[in-house]
Amino acid sequence: METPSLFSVIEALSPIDPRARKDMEALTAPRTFKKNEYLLCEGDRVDDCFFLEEGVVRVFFNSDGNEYNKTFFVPGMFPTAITALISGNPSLISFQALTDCSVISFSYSAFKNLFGKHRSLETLMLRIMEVEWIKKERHDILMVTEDATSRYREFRKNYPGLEQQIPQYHIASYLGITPIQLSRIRSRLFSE
Amino acid sequence: METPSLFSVIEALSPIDPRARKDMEALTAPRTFKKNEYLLCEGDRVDDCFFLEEGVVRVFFNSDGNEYNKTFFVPGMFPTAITALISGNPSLISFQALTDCSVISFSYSAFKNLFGKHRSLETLMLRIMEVEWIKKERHDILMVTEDATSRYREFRKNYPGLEQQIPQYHIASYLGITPIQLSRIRSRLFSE
DNA sequence: ATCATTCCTTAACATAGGTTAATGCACAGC
DNA sequence: GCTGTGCATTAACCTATGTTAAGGAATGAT
Repeated sequence: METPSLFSVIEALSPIDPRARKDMEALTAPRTFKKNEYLLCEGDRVDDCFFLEEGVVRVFFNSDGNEYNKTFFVPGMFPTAITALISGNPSLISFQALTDCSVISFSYSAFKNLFGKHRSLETLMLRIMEVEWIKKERHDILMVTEDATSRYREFRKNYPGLEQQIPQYHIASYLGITPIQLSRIRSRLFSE
Repeated sequence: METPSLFSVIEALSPIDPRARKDMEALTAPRTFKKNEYLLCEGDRVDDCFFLEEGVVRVFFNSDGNEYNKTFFVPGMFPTAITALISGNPSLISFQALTDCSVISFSYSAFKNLFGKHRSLETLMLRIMEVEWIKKERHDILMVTEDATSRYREFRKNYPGLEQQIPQYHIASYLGITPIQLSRIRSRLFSE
C-alpha cells in the first residue's frame, strides 16, 4: 500500500509545466482526518480541494432520513465536492472518513486564480471533471443495467481490498441494496 | 408552446455582455432533424453544441444489445454530449430526435476560442456543466431512493405534456422498468 | 469475567418487478 | 374494405429484493 503522490497522479492525468507545479505546491497543505470525521457536511459551502494520500472516504447523500452512499475514495483520488465547488452553492452531499485519513488540501479559488497564468492547470481541472463525469456515467450505467450480484462483483474488482476495510452495510448502500440482501448474495457467491 | 430563444435561456443561466453575444451569434446556425434522426451516434466524435428550439430528443446508451434512456430534452435545453465534447473522445451515448426538431447549432471549439476574449462565456460554460451535473445528480438520487411509481409521478411533473408526445416504452426505459410494469403502474394509478 | 454494542447472518414472509404470451386497438398501405 | 405492424394492456408465473425479527460473533468498556 504505497502512498501515491499528488504530483505523480497529476502528471498521469494531464502534465503541467514546472512553473505551474511550483505555484501549485505553494498552495498545498497536509491535513489529517480521524475515522468518522467529516471532510464536508451537507449544507456546507466549500473552497477546499482534497487529494487523498491514505485512508478511505465515502460520499453520501441524505433522503428521508436515510443515507445513500454514492461512491468511495481511496488513495490517489480527489474526495472533493466538485458541484458545490464550481457553483459556490452549499453541498448536497457529505464526505466522511471511514478510516484515519491523510490528505493534501488546497484552495480552489487560489487554484483557479492560477488558470490565467498557467493554461495547463485549467486543462488539468477540466480533465479532472471529465474523469469524474465519466466515472459517474459508468457507475450510472452499471446501476441500471446490472443486477446487484454483478454490481457487487464489479465493486470488488474496482476497489480491491476495500471490502476488508469498511463495514458491509456501507458497501450494501453503495450497491443500492440492504445489508441483508448483500449477505444473501455473498453466501450464494462463496458457497457455490 | 412558445419557442424559447437561445439568448433568453442564456441570459437566465448566466448573463453575457453584448459583445460576447455578438461574437457568439456569428457562430450559430439553425438546423433541423426529422423524427427518428440521430443528432449524434455512439462512437461519433463531436464538436457541435445544440440548443433545442422545438421537438423532443432522447439520450440513451447501449448495453448488451439493449437501449437505456438516460434523459429527454425538451425545448430550451442543450441536447449536447458534454463528456465527449470536453474530452474529445468518441461519445458513449446517442442522441435521437423523437419528433421533428429544430435546433440551433454552434461549434464548441469556436465557442471555446471566445473564452479568452469573453470571460462571461467561460462562466456560462461552467454554469451549463454545473446545471447538467446537478440535474444528473438529482436524477441519480431519484433512481436510487424512489420506487418506479414515484419516479413516474416525478417524470410527469418534470416533463408536463411529454407523455402525450412519445411512446410509453421510451418512458419505461427512462424509468428503468419494462413497458409492462409501467402499464401496471398506470392502471393502478388511474383506477384508484 | 461480564455486559453492551456493533455488525453480520439467517429465516419467514411480503412486494416490486421481470418474462412470456395472448389480446386488442389504431393506423398505414394496399 | 382487408391486413400487417407497432404499441399498450392483461394475466400467469417466477425471481430479486425489502421487512421484520432473531441469534450469534467480535469488540470494547467496566
